[in-house]
Amino acid sequence: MTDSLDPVWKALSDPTRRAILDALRDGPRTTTELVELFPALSRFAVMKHMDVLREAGLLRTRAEGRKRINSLNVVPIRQIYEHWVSPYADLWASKLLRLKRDVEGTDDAGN
Amino acid sequence: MTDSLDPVWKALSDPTRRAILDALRDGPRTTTELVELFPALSRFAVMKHMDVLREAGLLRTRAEGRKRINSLNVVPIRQIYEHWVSPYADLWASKLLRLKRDVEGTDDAGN
DNA sequence: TAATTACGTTACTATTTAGTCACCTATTGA
DNA sequence: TCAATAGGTGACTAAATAGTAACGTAATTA
Repeated sequence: MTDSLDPVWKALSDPTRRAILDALRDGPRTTTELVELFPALSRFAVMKHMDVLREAGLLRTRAEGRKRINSLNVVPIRQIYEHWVSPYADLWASKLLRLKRDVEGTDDAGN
Repeated sequence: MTDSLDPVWKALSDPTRRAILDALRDGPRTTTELVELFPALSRFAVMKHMDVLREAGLLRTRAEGRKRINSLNVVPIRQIYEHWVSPYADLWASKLLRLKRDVEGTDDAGN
């Protein structure tokens, strides 16, 4: 089990960082725009969160003069899906199937 | 954006806990069996991780005499998928579509 | 040109988390 | 019955993390 996704998992574990990513779903934003989404936090705190996202590969930042335009990179989330959610979703589906069988009493001998 | 999934995200942020869940994909295991998967950790450390998973709803434990049988609950993972991965996967698909358009120069005026 | 705006970095603090230890209860098997 | 087994909890420590403050650079605007 490869764990190069660990930084992604860690990045997604924080609600502020998830909110940042959610905001970026609608399109790129400047750093200031993201900072303003969290009036309860200082800009340094928000930027620190952005650093974590950037290091996890979830955020891309390009300079436009003195502005920084930040955009979402969905590839790591796709990887999370492929390596984690999809196998478990399969399990969920097969669990459902087994539950259906149990209810209907089709597979009573094997259990 | 509901964030009752925060404990789930936090639980999944740790590689040991992900490994525990991965082990449980093959079927329920006793606490000792899970502890033995991590010889570098004490049993208290492993059990503490299991506590986090249990509180996040990812792990179910039932008593069987002095044994504890632990099994995986895939529902929170399904919820992660529904609330987080699926919307982003949609975005990923539409990003691909837009990229394809850009490459083929079909939508040059709108950009 | 100088002031304002946009953002970066380092050092520090407080809180949270991961891990260990000491002590314990409950169940099973000899 | 008693020893061994299976597991639990609270207290403690060290490391990681979330947040703030101080100081700074670079670009834009008046």
